[in-house]
Amino acid sequence: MRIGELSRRTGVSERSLRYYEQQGLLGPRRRPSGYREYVESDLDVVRRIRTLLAAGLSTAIIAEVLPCMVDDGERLVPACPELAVELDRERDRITGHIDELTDARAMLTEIIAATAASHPAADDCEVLDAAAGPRRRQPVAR
DNA sequence: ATTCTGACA
DNA sequence: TGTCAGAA
Repeated sequence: MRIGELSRRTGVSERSLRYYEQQGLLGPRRRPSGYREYVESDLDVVRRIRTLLAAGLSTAIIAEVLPCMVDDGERLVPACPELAVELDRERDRITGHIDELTDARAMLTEIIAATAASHPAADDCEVLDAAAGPRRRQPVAR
């Protein structure tokens, strides 16, 4: 199948599909026309990629881990032993990231408190409004 | 009609 | 990641 069909069947944009290939996550063969030719099994590969991406793994890590993962239809199951340590390391990396963000938030909270203290009537402060920005919250990619 | 690559008011 | 251009 060509990229258009894979895109429709997986719900993943053609743009992302080409990007995954650049990252070494997919290796479709080419038709003489230069068009990418995917196989049925690529459908599962793409699903695995999406799952791993949603788990917060980088494409580099996914490239290493992908061939060691098999989809039993419901969940991803590790097929290699060294995979466990690799994933555990990623988990710690993500935990570290969370800690950094938690610290950053705490510092901002203090600064905001100090600002409010010195500016009792700042409810019409354009700078603060801009800083607050459009508080939008996006759902986790799936 | 589809896909490809490269680039970004 | 979207999206548009210019070519095949």
